[in-house]
Amino acid sequence: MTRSVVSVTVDLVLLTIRQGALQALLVRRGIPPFQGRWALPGGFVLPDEDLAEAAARELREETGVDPTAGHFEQLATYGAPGRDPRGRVVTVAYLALLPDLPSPVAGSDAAGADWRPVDDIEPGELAFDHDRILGDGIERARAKLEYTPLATAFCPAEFTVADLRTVYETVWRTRLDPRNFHRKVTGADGFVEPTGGTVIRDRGRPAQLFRRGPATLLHPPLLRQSSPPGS
Amino acid sequence: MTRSVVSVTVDLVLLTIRQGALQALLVRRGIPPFQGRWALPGGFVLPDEDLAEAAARELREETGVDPTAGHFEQLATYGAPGRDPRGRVVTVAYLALLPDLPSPVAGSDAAGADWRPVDDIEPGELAFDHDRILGDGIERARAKLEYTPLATAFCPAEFTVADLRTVYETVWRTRLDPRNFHRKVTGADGFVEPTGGTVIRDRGRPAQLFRRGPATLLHPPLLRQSSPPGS
DNA sequence: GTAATAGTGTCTTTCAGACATTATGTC
DNA sequence: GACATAATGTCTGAAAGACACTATTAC
Repeated sequence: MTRSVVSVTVDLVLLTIRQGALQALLVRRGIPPFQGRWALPGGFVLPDEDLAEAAARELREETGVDPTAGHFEQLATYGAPGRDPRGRVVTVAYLALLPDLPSPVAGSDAAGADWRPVDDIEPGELAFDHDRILGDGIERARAKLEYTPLATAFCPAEFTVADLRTVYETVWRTRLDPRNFHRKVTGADGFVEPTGGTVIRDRGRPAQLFRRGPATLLHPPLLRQSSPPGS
Repeated sequence: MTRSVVSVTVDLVLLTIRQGALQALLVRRGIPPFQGRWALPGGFVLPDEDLAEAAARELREETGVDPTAGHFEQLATYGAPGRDPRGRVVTVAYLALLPDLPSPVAGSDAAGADWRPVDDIEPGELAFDHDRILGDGIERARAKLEYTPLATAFCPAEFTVADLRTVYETVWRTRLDPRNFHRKVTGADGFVEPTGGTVIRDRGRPAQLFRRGPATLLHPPLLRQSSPPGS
């Protein structure tokens, strides 16, 4: 039996919502190959490290953030023979959905790191096959908002219904009816729980604050392609 | 930077419906480690092979079946440091949903290979962490039947609505109302297309034959946990 | 007061689930 | 004829989308 000896890396698709846009964390590569190009953060898996451990370590190194702050899951694995000029490198990609962090990009060991709106990332701009990995991560996130309560991972510990609606509208690039959205979110079992507090964002009536509920699946789901209001 | 040099394998969760039960293909290991134990089919990725290619090759070797016959997708990757006593082995698992094959388990290079009802596989019976991989594959299959038309992957090229219903009932371990199921399946856009032919299974009115439609997502989805009748 | 946002209630349509009824075959 | 399965139709209740209306703040 012919064994193939390869290197294994983890790459991170880190998504957050900043300034009203879905953004991904990219790093500028300090060393060849693809030196100077933007890429997903990531690195080699250490000899005695589990894959998720390696991804969590990279997340801490790149953002200074605890992986438990948002949501974290394995995305997919990419191992085409020619994807890395250094040789056979198989990468296990992880997807994280994070709240807008107070101190992002701290302690990064890359030449530069920045949040970039995903719509501004040009096709072919990223190193390796990171274009495709990022695209797969975005699509996974979009799909998961429909039937899981993961939109709350983009929010801080306490948030309003309007905050949560903004998450959906930003990720899906749609408008949702605020009144029907409120009814669905507060009606779905275990989606959100009131904290009792309220907050005033700009003008208007104070909004109730909520925290994440215990549900892991949404019943019924919030569907993406429902007819948008006014169209 | 410390690189970890590891071996990479692919493992296959092959699911089909035989004799009214959801079954998985297992092989009996002919060599250590875990010699004589049941395991998922799989093997090492060749030096110039993409991951999906390696999985498709193993599928052909183990079952003699073309991967295009059913459905084929990457499942997940498992790389805990101690999962293989031979050293660091990361495995990329693939999931295939296959119709009941006329010549299963042909050309297998394992000591033995057999379809086994998934409910008869004891916890801890399988080698490595294949218990968990199989469980993840089954759960993925169950979930995907809800919002994709992949149940047709378990059927031959032409099938009846009752055949398709049996797939759902077997995978989900439920009963579905034949009349409502018929209405939903024939009403969902692109799920199935009539071939014009009919067939008589046992007694009763001849059933129309259908083939798979072009849809890749089901709108609306067929939900598993819908309120059970009379409760 | 006006403007703005939060939240509730109501109406209509659509669709899921329950189940009667008809259609077409074997025996 | 009886019996079995396939397919269609009808009824009811739940939920989605549209949108009127009330509540509570800033100005």
